[in-house]
Amino acid sequence: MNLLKGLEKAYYLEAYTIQSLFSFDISPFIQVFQFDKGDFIIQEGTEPEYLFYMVEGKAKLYVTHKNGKVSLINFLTPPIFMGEIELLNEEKYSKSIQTSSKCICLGISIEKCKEKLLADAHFLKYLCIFLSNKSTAHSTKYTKHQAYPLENKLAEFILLSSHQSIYKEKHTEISEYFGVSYRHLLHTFSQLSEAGIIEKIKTGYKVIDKKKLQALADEIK
Amino acid sequence: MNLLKGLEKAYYLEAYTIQSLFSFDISPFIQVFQFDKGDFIIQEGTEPEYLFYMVEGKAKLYVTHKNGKVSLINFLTPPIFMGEIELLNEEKYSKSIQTSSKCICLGISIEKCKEKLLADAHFLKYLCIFLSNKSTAHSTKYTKHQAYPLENKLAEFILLSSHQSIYKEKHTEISEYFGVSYRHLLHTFSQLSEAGIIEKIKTGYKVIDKKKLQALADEIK
DNA sequence: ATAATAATAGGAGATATCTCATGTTTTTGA
DNA sequence: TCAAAAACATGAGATATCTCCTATTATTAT
Repeated sequence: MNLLKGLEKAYYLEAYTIQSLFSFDISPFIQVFQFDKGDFIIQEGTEPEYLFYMVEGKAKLYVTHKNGKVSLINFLTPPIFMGEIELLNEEKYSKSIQTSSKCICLGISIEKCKEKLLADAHFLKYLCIFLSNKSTAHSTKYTKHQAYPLENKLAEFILLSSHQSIYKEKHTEISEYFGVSYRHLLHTFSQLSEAGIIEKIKTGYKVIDKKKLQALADEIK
Repeated sequence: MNLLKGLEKAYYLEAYTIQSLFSFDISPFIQVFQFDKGDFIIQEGTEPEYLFYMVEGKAKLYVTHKNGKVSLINFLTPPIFMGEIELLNEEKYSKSIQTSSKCICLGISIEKCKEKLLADAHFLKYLCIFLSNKSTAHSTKYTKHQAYPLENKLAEFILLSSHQSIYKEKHTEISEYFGVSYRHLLHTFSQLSEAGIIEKIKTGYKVIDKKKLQALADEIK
């Protein structure tokens, strides 16, 4: 992790200005962080220091269970707040965020800024909308995931995440995302292959029968 | 559903004043609703008219899937906002809320009040905290539910919901809450019985071996 | 370039959970 | 109070998913 200064800092502050989210001058309170691939932006159990706003990169929100299982709760892509829960409630971080590529984050010092933020209607309104969208997305995901077998959810996911009919996500990540074992994910992929819906290629899978895939996805509400 | 007037209305407004959540006079915008057991406070697909704040009763938040499955997302108990997501985003209701006993709700007219609410830092701060707690609770529930078998989750739930070692929830509801079949819930109850941890009685179950039950619950993060 | 690490792949058997079917008991509404 | 509806109970067989194991590629770091 690097704290950017000088020209680099200025560049990102200008390219991704977030002043419009606040009704007071936020610039004195912002740092620009650069996280390398694999770095932790936030670690479970540590004390929050910054409210982060990711402007570039891609990260993963994780939680680790007692039994050693890891749940990938979500993929995080800009623009997104991170650590806003801990800004609102005096709590340690309960989840981890790890980058999956280089990430640029604006960090607003909680210590210096908390009171101002919690009194700023403009920011609070934005945050409320952000939180409510997050909540909706989350509850949609999980109620779906509870009500349908992996085959349907995977069909939906392949359609969403493939480009030009090519799917190339990492099995290890996706199995954690769906909360199923690696083995079972593989098994479901080969089912789809055997049904002639997708086809294994060097770099991943190719969608052969989009209609059937869509039909599987459409079984989900 | 009844709109209360006169003395009844005055009684609830006084008993459960929510003026402290707002920095403007909210009283002109509040109605008092009484819902009977089984009534829908909110129905999927309908247009939001009120931001509700439940002060008495108990209700259930549901979603219905294409495949006919129903997920009981949560039990709602006072004090709680309902319909706040739809206040923030211009959307129809995406879930249903049905009472499981008589409920008293304060209803704030969205049409008359939306602008004032979304500019009130005091209210927005409260709402942010509410939403963030909801989000945390939700994500905790679902990551747990994905990572542990019913036996553990049920053990935790029995401990939480039993009084004086007596558990008496409805199987039909609880199976929907956990997103498992009725059959499987029953099966898990009899496992716990066979292990001598609980015992079936007329009105429900009695906790026999609290330590073992706690141990099962403790396997969960 | 090479060793270490992470990701892919698939077999085999166990277990958690589901669906369907059927009967009994309790609760509820007219 | 009686019939209908909801809730409880349980068997049997199917299926979704898991764990453990063992190889074979890719990637990454020194």
